[in-house]
Amino acid sequence: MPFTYDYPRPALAVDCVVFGLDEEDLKVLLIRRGQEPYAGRWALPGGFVRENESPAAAARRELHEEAGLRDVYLEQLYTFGAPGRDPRGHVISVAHYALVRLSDHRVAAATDASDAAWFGTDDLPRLAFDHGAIFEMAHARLRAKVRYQPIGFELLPERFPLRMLQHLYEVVLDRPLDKRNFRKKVLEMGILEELDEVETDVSHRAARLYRFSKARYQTLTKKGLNFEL
Amino acid sequence: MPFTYDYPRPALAVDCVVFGLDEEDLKVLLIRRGQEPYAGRWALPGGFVRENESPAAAARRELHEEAGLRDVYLEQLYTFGAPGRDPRGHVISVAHYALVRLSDHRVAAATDASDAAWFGTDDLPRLAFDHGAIFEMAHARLRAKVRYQPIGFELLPERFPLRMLQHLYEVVLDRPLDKRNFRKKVLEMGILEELDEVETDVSHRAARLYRFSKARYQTLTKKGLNFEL
DNA sequence: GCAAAAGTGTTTCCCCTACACCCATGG
DNA sequence: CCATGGGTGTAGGGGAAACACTTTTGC
Repeated sequence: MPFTYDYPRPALAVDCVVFGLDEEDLKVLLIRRGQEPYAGRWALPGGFVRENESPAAAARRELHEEAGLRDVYLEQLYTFGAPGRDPRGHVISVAHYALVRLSDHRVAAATDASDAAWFGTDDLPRLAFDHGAIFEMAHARLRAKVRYQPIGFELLPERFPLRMLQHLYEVVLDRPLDKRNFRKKVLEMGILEELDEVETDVSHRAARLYRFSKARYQTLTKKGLNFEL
Repeated sequence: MPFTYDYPRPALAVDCVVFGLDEEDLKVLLIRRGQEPYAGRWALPGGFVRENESPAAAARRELHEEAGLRDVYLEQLYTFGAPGRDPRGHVISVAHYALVRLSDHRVAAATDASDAAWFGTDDLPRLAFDHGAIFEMAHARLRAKVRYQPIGFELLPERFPLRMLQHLYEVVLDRPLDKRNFRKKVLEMGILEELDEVETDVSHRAARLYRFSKARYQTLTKKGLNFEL
């Protein structure tokens, strides 16, 4: 069937806010632009959507091409389409956010090579386009969503001590949490698998390791559990 | 500055899930399609985004053109872009949802004329394209958001009795609420203005009318109130 | 006065909060 | 044996849930 609508149309792009967590704080992946507009300025990874490509597929492709990232947690955030947001013309961007495990070696290696770097979320440079606003919305979304969906685990290594999980929540929510209450709540929820392993290379008592069990989470969700932290 | 990117691009559209509330239940506005594809099938109001037009502006324009609606509460929902969703070619749609006051006369009048109608959310016909999935997401979003943002008032007349507000929440959340607890919670929140008026034309004790005070809500929000019902 | 819905008082119980304490391990 | 963080017990308060009751109005 021929396409009956053939007027001039805005261009379509995707942009990604990629979050990672290290020992200190929450990080975001930025790319330094090589070309105009905004040459030399830091920006979110992204690019144009091809025909017959879904926005999510375009986002994954760009993350792979620009940052060497694969198989990350990816979720659509919001579509930014104000006419003036790109000086080249009307470009509508479907923004996404991604969560990656910074503990994976691949992440560091891939980004060392190209002109990409991780920045603390409290210490971002001025960004190109409206990417500052996109980041703010992604940050707010992460803060909100981490409380009622178990997406935080995407930022942690597969096996982790409870202290690391608490640290994640303290960094993302930006407030201290009571150790006792945090542990009780998380454990009683029943979504963690207690492993027969402990940390290594610590100069004090080693903590037990846990693993997020997606299976248990789904089972409990069907039974009416509502995750909340 | 010339536009450097000139490859074939997907088309961009908007679709709107318009909610209204009457005495019985929650309603959605649908339009019967006149043309192929899906001629004769019910669909969400929507259309293509023009160049130099934001998606929100396109949504408002379409609501005005297709349903005579103006000045409604409108919020972006999600962008649907799977390659196969439109048989004419690759069309990416930025879905929105809108809340209108069905009690306004204008709404009924405008939709009587054209080929549009209100359907109960439990009683929808099969929809064109992927509009069924879009509706489901909008419905879920409304159910979730109404609990932590005061958007429900957009569905009510400006002045309303508390019973009507409770009815709104019961219909949207699809479960009964305790009258005493609901009233206490809402009133203690301090976001309602108590009017010196009561219902008319009822054959029993007339209820006092209230009005949502956006000013009070914003003041209290700054002071740390978190709306929750 | 009776039906129908508006509007109010109060108890119970659970969960969140806060805080203090003991335990295991490396140096 | 001491520093460091892992891991646990519990008292108290605030608010949600449940339920019964009184008040007002039209017919």
